[in-house]
Amino acid sequence: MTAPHATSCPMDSILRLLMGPWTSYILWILQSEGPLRFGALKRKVPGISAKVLTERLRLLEEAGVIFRDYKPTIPPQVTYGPADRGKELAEVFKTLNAIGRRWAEEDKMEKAGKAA
Amino acid sequence: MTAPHATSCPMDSILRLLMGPWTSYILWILQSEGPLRFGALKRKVPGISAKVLTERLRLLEEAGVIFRDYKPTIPPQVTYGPADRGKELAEVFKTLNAIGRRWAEEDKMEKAGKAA
DNA sequence: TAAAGTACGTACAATATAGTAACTATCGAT
DNA sequence: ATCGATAGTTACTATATTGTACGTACTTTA
Repeated sequence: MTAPHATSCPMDSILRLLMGPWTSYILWILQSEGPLRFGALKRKVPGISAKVLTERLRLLEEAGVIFRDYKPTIPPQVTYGPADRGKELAEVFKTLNAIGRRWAEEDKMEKAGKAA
Repeated sequence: MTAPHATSCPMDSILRLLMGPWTSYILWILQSEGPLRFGALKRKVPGISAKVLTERLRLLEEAGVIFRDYKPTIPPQVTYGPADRGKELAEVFKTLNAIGRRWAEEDKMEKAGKAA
């Protein structure tokens, strides 16, 4: 009874997956830079902690958005990259990026106009 | 230095706007059911509190995703509905919904297969 | 006089999330 | 023998967000 905000809408589960801090950025990097090892990925996301990065990667993997390739060498090598579902999302990301960029432009224009 | 997760990617601001509990559902309702008054909208989102609904509506309005029409009658009538930017997002929502639905289907199939 | 409805705002508590730091195992190098 | 690297995990703390309950201003209804 704590968090009943059931939405019964499939989009919501995707948004909920992507929403936390870092998440979309992580996915964006994996999509644009291809498969990366944990340490390399962490270095690409400055400021993130290992804990949160692990957590996010687990969620994304569970959702089938990224793959995880674990090689039990010593030291272990774990590589992450976009899976099929991640590539599907990439399309939506592109659209959202375009929209976001345009909105930012519009906001800037409007502000400039107001300043007159 | 508390939350530095700067992403420098325009999509992120949109995701951050939509991500809280209820938010996408509210927008979805306004898109599919057209303009609604505060009370009517609240009844469509069972479980949400007036406080959070107000907060979400303010954010969406500030982003230009919905409009707010205030009529200072007694009692006041405040109507919310999708604005131009909201209609833009509707396209993305449709795509995300389709993807989400398909993923749910696939997951169900896979689970059924595993049960054998 | 009191209750109820509208559209909120505010204060406070509860909860969820994120951050920090230290710890794990193993090996090679120093 | 200790350090450092890899890829985390665990415990604990700090912060942010949510939820709950009540207050507001005004009018109508009982």
